Amino acid sequence: MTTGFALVAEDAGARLGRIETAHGAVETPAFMPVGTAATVKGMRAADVAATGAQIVLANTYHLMLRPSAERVEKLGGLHKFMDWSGPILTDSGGFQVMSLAKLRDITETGVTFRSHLDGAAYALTPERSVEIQRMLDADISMVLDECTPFPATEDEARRSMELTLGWAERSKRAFSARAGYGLFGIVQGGVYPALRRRCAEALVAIGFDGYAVGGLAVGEGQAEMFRVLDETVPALPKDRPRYLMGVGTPADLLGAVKRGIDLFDCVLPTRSGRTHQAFTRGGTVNMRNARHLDDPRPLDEGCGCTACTRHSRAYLHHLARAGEMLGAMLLTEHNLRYYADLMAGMRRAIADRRFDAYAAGVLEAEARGDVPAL
RNA sequence: GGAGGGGUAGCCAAGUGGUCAACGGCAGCAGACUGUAAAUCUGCCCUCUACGGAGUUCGAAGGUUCGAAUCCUUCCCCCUCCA
Repeated sequence: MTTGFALVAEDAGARLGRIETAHGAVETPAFMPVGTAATVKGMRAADVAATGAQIVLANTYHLMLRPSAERVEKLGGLHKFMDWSGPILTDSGGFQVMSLAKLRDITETGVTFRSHLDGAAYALTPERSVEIQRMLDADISMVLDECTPFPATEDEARRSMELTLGWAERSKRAFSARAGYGLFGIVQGGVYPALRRRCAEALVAIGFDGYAVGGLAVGEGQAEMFRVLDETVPALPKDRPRYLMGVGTPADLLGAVKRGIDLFDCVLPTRSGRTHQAFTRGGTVNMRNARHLDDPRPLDEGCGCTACTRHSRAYLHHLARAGEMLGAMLLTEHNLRYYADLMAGMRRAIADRRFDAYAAGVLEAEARGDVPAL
């Protein structure tokens, strides 16, 4: 029943684990590419898998509007629809409660959105969100929450957290347990330790298949985010996966894994790829910059992606400059490959009990910079 | 040779007496991007700048005016039509 989780090893706070789902296993720590609208933008599903990604994220709100959960269900579910045979986690629409604040109204019952596509009104309740995620056939569903904006006063964060907590309880009641399918709760509470702990404890009392930490990387800064994790993670059960939502940069991932996080998602590698920022072993590189004009070297010597094995920086720069879609595609693939390699490196390091050294090495290489003179 | 139209910043292009260092767009130079309303957004983009400003510009040279990219004169160049 539900999704399984096995904790395989621990090192310096970091955890090596394995999540079992109806559509296969996920070795953790893992990064989930974001495929909001049933596509990781610019990538064919098979190519996403080839980067090393084990699981992707899709979005309740966006798929509810288009093409609709009912239609996806009728067509055989999201896996078949988007040709992704591995596990899928769906976000509940909670992030859109924040990001589309101008287009929605929150009540105790749920959220009413005015579609950003055509203005039509849609109601999203905790029950409806769970139902949609079931119709999509998500392996891991998320409870509907309110992603608390930053900054928020302690009172605002408390109100927001209590709302999320009430919704979590209703989501849990609405969720029907099936083998290989799980429901994760989401810890809110802003940057306030007491709220975070109270939220975590209350969620654990309800009982979920995994626990997410939400409402971070929304402007508070990395130091503050790590501090919140230090306060929150100890309140979560060790025998369940922990998911830090919407995070982050390579340094964020290293720091969060050290603090006991197992699962991540973030639009950064895909969005940055489309806007021509590459993540490399030598730090971030803006491929639009004129300095790449005549550079015959690969983007990242150590990378096995198509961009790095078959093309020069000069070519990638040219594609970026020309606005060619291939440029965005190649850099998206590269970034996902980099993220997957980074997570695989962390998993090996934990298994070998050298996580701290591995993390330090990655950060040092990044700090050394990537632009040797031509 | 005759008649008409036109020359504005790297390119295209507004502006036709002051609110013009001169709208826009493109190109260029950077920056941002963290559960995707994002193949997007922001800044700079004549020169110098201690960013408060200062100095030179609108084919060229004169002139009118308190004041000119805008009006007048001459010249140079481009385009169209007629011969």
